[in-house]
Amino acid sequence: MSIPTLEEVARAAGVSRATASRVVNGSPSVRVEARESVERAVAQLGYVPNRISRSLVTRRVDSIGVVIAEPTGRIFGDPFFAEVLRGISAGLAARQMQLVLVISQSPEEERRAARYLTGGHVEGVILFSLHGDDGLPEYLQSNGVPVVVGGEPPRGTRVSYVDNDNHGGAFAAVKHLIEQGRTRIATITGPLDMPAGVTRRLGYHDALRAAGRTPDADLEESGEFTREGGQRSMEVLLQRCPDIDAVFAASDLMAAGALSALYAAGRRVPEDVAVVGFDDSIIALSTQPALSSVHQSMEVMGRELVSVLLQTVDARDHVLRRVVLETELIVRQSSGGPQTGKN
Amino acid sequence: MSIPTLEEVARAAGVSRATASRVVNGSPSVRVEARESVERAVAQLGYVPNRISRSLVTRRVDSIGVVIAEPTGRIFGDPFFAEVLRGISAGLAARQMQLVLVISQSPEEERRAARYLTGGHVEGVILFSLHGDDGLPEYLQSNGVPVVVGGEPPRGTRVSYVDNDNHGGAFAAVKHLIEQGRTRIATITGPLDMPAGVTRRLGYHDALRAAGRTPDADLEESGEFTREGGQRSMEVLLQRCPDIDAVFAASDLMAAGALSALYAAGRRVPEDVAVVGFDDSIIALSTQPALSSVHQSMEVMGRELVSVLLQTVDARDHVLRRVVLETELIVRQSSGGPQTGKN
DNA sequence: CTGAAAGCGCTTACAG
DNA sequence: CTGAAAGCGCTTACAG
Repeated sequence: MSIPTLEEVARAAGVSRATASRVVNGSPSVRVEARESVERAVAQLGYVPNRISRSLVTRRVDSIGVVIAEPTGRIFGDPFFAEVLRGISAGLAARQMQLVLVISQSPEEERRAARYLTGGHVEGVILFSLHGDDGLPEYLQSNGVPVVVGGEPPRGTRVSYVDNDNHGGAFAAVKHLIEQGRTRIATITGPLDMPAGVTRRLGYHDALRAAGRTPDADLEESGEFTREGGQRSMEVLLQRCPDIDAVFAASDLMAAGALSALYAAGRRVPEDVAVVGFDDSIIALSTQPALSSVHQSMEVMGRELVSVLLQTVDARDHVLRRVVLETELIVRQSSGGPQTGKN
Repeated sequence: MSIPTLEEVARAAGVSRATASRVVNGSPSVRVEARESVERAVAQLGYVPNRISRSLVTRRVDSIGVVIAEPTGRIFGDPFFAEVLRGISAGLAARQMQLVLVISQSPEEERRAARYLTGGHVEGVILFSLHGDDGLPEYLQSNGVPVVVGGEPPRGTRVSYVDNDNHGGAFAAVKHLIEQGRTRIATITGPLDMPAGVTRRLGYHDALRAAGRTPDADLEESGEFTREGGQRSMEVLLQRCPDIDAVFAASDLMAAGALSALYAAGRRVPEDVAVVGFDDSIIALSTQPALSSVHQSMEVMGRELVSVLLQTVDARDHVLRRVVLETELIVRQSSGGPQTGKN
């Protein structure tokens, strides 16, 4: 009735606890008879090892934590996160580790989460979409918890990370719009307290400057990485500068919102206004017209994050590891690509 | 450098490990001097209790698992889940427990998750959107893990659950459409291997029968609870029965998809076809026109799930607990409600 | 109010 | 190949 322990398995199998443990952990140095006897007892009693106890002695735990520093609304609205989680999960599979997603939506819940993560429950943690001065990575590290950040960490934070080439991607997108002959290129930025928001905006600026143009603050609006934000920003931009003929949105979700606003305003895409997004998520293929976008594989990022984290865990060192993944511009119909936008 | 233990705190504070433990756990029976000395040591050493060790002796753990039995794509596409998670998190706050979301996307990952959940990491688990013959609830229970299911569990599964009144909600929706004078009322069902899908369909049938009508299989199509599924189903229904003048979709997301299909087919909503959804999620307010929908509070469901789970955990009994939450039809523009659909 | 001691369920040198 | 024993970091009767 109650949950069986190794002790009981050993007794039922007529061996010592040590031998039972060896069998359960697949040690090769156990006689067949003993092994089979233990296996029979395990099956009969329905024994499941208590990982908590095991952790205490092995000082290893079979899971890693993933923290996404966003209100659940955004986490669950953006396909970005689903993709990255898929990648992390795939990367973990080979190591038989469990992904544990920790959600916190208020300062109090954040403290609870911090306590959980430093309490020995996870081997290390992957942090996502950090804002401004989030102290979590430093707190965790100072408590001996290995940390890797997905995306560029806030300035001045000494922490390993895996990032996409946000600058290069934004640069390529805007360069493409310039080459299409567009002259009034606006941008809908991400939140400027997030490095990804800042860096993509910088790529936009640098591409303009590289073509001998001067960035114009009137052509910029922040869309908070949400669909609604993108739509609102586009409305504001059209109001302020009716002559806009192109827009670079720092995420696909915002680009989708911008498309709605352009449609509502009677502008044709791409004839009147060309649009390029960022992420190249499934959204890019479901918009009308299909969305040109900067491709980045969040699934690959997930795998890399796991790889970097486990390297750090295994090495037990304090080496800072950085990985920057390439991005690539995919041109579709929304910026003048062919009608039947096969990727 | 290395992580300090209670032992070291005790030594630094000049007390026994027992006293240090009492202070850390807020026991009242400790002299002030001792307390302050320990608190100083804790602060100075940066001591964080190892919850794993604590769990081993208290036989309690500070987290509960939440399993959503869906591919991440769907989890992250439907606001439904975000809401319910918010409710669970809120319900947990009072108990200082951590929500741990366990994601599995393949049979292998499912086995890993099952091992994790039975390994002593969680106090109990909340299971979501179970399909057909999922054996997880029974497996967990037989391994001593308290379980509560969100939504109606598969037939024949003896497990506690919290459900919404799916039948009553669907019945009210269809009754409303009949009262609006609609004569060819179609339905886009959820997956029929999920109880919620089956029960909402039954509510649709029963409302028709209560009005003396006979359900017509040609007017039913399954939409898999996704936006795309809803759109596709609506297209099929229109093709098959061009005279449809109303549709009850078993989720808002599917209703939104249906709206797109109706729009593309040139049907006016509600003039030509009235539409009612189910969930009353944020989607219902963001569609054009605003969507009539059966309201259910997923946040309340989340809180109830926590409450039922913790009751079971505290009681350590095998009592089956069931809670059914009311649903309420909210009439908006898509089925003839007022233009400026407040609420 | 406080400490010595037992014990939670497991793994792993160590000796045989 | 196997078992007795120590120990992981903590809590908690128990005795004082």
